[in-house]
Amino acid sequence: MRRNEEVALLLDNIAELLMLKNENPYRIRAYTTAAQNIRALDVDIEELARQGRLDEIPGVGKALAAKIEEYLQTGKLQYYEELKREVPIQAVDLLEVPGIGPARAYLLYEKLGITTIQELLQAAQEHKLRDLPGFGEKLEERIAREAARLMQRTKRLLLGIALPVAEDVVAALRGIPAVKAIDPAGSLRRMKETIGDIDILVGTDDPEAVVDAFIHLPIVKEVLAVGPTRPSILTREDLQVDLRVVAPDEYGSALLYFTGSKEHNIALRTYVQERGWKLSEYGLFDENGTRLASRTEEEIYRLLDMDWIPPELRENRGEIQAAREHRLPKLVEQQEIRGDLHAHTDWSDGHDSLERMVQAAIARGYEYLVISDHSPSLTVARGLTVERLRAQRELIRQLNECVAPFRILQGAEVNIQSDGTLDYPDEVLAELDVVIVSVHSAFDMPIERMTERVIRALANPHVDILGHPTGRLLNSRLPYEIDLDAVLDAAAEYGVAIEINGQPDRLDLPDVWVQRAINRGILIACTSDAHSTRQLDNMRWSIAMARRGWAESRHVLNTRSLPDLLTWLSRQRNHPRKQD
DNA sequence: GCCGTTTTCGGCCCGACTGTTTTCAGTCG
Repeated sequence: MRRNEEVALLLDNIAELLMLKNENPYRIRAYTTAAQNIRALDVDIEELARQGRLDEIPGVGKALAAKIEEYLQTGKLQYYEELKREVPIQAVDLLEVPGIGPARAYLLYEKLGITTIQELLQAAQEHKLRDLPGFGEKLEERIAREAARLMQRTKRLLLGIALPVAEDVVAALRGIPAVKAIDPAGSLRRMKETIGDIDILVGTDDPEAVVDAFIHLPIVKEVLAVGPTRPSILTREDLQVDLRVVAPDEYGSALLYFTGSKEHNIALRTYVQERGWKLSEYGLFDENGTRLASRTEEEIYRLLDMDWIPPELRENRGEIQAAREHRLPKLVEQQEIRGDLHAHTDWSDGHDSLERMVQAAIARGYEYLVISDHSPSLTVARGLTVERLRAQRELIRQLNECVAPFRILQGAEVNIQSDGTLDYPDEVLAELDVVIVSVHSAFDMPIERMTERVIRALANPHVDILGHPTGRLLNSRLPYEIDLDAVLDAAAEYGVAIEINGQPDRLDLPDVWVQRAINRGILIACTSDAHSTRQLDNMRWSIAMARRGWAESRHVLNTRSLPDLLTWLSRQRNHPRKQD
């Protein structure tokens, strides 16, 4: 399965180059939809190619099948190489500038040879743009402004940062009588790991009152726009929040539209169109233009004979088909979580004492908490020596007598050394209730070695959970090179659970891989990786990723009661796995 | 470039806004 993503990326790159060539937009879409469908594929594309079944992939016809086959066999695609010679690939950056789409990017490259945002800014400042056909003074000014802003690019907002801000705004406005309905929209409502803009939708008959309240909220540092339908503010933390104001009887169709994703909307509208109907942000209309529904999302989906689709699934990864066939997953919910499987204390690099972490877990209604401090080789985190680990075990034993029926389990987040061995000897691992293993060093390794390293660690019979499997840090560190498909195969074989780490800048395992993991029968461990009592609330982000990965309660290890969890943990020990 | 019980050709999501335009192309969400 390793090459599925590679092929999808190739098709996406071709689509971008075609955009720059100002190609037929439908031809371009053919490439992007094919790429998307390949990403959603649950089978190995090389296997399909071998069986001559590539054209069974939705959106892949004769032409694309031939191209994919050529690429898989030779590692190259002649057509792509030629395209790259015609259009410099870095010019796709121009498409990021608001106000510049395919046509203008193409024109800029053709007429002025511009391929970078730097060059674009310079040309705009030298007033070279205003004389191009279709350009003018105002557009030139806007491009200069946007290009300058992009040069000092702000990173994408983390879900864990953006959503609390949006929820503050929603809570503040919900108290206003004129507000009939209000929700975060866009990627925020879909709980994507990172967010572009904070968009909030309001249904009201009195836009002026809502806008007035909005721009006078205490969090407002600056008012950017005051229009009646789309006011916009900057918060004290310098986050932009846009409000979308619509009439209450159009709220459902507007919410559906503003929630997206774009791909979901397109697919949904295509399906609506096949029925001879029409769907827009103003409602669902029949062939005569009569409005059939618009007040709520539920009635719109219902009239289409579909189940209501949770926003986390609206990515056009098969959810429309599933909703039509009434086989959407019943997504896992926060209330179903019985305990946290990964938390640190001040014994290693946590901020709070073990006692306080336990109290905080109890306060959250949990039945159990796994204390999983670091192992010795992670010296920066004051990893526990075997002696300190045993001392901690004794403390946990004593505490357990006071907090019963709540249960503290002793775990450890054990480093996977660069050769795949673990940072405690087996007899020490055997004393622990839960063993999480993760990579914290030697990230820069060839993919084959990294893959072997992690798989070797999973083969250890004491291992229960693989922690943050890709090692990525959003906005700062790329995932390490690893064949995750092979790792998941090993996890499935050895019966190891996979973590979704809820730290807002990790969210690791990523959503698409969650789906692949559960399809292999692997259990998911939703964890907070808390380093303080407050961070136990990171559980929410972990669950969000699980939901985006189509996970139900039965797929998540810590929806199990304490006895069931203990059973699972002991069954692990009683079934020795093969050792290498 | 894909796709098909309205089609193997002629479609391909929808509506609004902006700025450049005498009727619309390009972009955006």
